Amino acid sequence: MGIKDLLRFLKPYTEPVHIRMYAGKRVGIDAYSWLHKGAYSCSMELYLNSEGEKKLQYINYFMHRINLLKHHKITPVVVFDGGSIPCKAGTENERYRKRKANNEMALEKLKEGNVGGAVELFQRAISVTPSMAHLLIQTLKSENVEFVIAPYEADAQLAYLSSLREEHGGIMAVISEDSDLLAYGCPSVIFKMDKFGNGEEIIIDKVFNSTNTKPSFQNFNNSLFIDMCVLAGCDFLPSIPGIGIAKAHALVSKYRNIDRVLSVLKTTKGKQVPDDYARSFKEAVAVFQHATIYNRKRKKLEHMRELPGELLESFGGEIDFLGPDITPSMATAIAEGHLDPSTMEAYECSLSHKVFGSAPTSEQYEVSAPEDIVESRFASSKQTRKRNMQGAAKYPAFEIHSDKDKQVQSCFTVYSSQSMKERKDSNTSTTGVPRQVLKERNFSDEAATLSKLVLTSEVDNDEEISTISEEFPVKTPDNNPFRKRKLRSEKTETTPTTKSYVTEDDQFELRRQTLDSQESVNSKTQKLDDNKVQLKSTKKGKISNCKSSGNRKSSILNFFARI
DNA sequence: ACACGGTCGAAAT
DNA sequence: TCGACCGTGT
Repeated sequence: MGIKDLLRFLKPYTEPVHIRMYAGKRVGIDAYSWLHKGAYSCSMELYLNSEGEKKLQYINYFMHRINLLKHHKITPVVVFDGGSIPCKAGTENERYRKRKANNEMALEKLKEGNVGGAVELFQRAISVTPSMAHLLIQTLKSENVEFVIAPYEADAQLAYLSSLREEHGGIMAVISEDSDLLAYGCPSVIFKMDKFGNGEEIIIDKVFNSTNTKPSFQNFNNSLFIDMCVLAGCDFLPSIPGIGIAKAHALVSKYRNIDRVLSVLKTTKGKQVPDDYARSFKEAVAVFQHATIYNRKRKKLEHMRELPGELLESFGGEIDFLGPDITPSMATAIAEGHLDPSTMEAYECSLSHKVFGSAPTSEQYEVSAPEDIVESRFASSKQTRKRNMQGAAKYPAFEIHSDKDKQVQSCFTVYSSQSMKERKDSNTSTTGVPRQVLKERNFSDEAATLSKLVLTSEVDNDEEISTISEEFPVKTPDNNPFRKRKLRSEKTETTPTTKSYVTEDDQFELRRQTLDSQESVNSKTQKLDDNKVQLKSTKKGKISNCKSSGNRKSSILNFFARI
């Protein structure tokens, strides 16, 4: 994971820190690393999906650390991984195969009665599932902890947040185990934080500015640093045989230009260099520089840095390797935890916690036979559904649900035990419909429409909507980018292909000018035109989103007030 | 000096 | 599973 040997190489630059250094500041957390560690204490219970408290041990682990940060007056901002981007798909499938093998072995040990051996194997097979993340999200909501689900890589989202001013929702440091964060340009990362809050910090400016530390980066900048990282081997591209972090550093220091480095490698390594290495290399670099992230203020996807026109051209306008595009309202639904980013399906169980301000209409509680449930669950309005069936994902989601938005009370329902109680009360008091049915029907209109959108576009996949319990633990993790790619290709008819999300307004948001933006003027003007289209189309969504913000719980409200 | 393959112990309670 | 560490080969 991450950049091969980068942390070892940067050892001279790591400094022990305690998180109290960041008292009063906002600090980002890579949710995956803590989820993964937390899962060790309950790996078997998670896999067997056994009843009882122990299965939820990983939540306790996570919240302990959150409370540690809070105790030190730090505002934690938890960032989750979203969908996987195409370049990474290969690695993930491999990992899944190995996990599966370990799980099967573990089950055999268990049958033999060897519990200890089984646990050991279950631990090797640990995987962080969407449902685990989702349960954690609900806990974070109830504890008023800020969080966001990245459209793709959490690392990229964290780097983006690191580039914002604190008053605009930015963060001052990131807690993670992943060296990729440095390649993404995070100015300061805390690695290996223990339960007392001790960790090892790398501050990228210190790396670039230090005059007497051994591997010298004095003439480096962010771009050269990324080149070095990709040369050394990253998750998106393995290194050329014989090239490790040290050689990568030497080559980049010497030539200070990646094209020269690549041509030198071609002549010295010859056949060892794959034919498409240069292209793959540039794609990998582009992921680190221009990754797709979610802009909370604008409620849509953007690129971390604007894509210069020439770069876009060099890829032939094809930038799906940064992750397929997603409509603003879907991106928002993902970021806020309403939509599973890998399956693009609504989280039905949790959404059923939705508290309606007014009594639900009879239509919403229409009783349905079980076999009917998939259809009816996602169809509150037959007319809308019909349109979806015809147009599939062709329509941007906001168009479809905009008229419904006024009814949606809040996207940020709090899932504490208290609200659970409220829900039960309201269910039984406002209607006489059995709770079982209510649980199925009582969910967010918005998310329902969104999932309907997805559902109808996937009808040809002939795939059943699976409930969370079915999906866990047997279901293959569907990180397959093709689903989403499909969505996108249908959608592109309404959106321009040469799209850049970042407008001029963004520039004041950037805390650091390390993001050397050297876009040509003409590419910029062209993009502004594209942005007009974008802005025009987002307006509706924005207005409706504002309307729904009335009932948001204070922390989230404060967050938005700050921006 | 470096890359790279192998082994070992730690992740949690 | 993943990093840290070590021996070997280039």
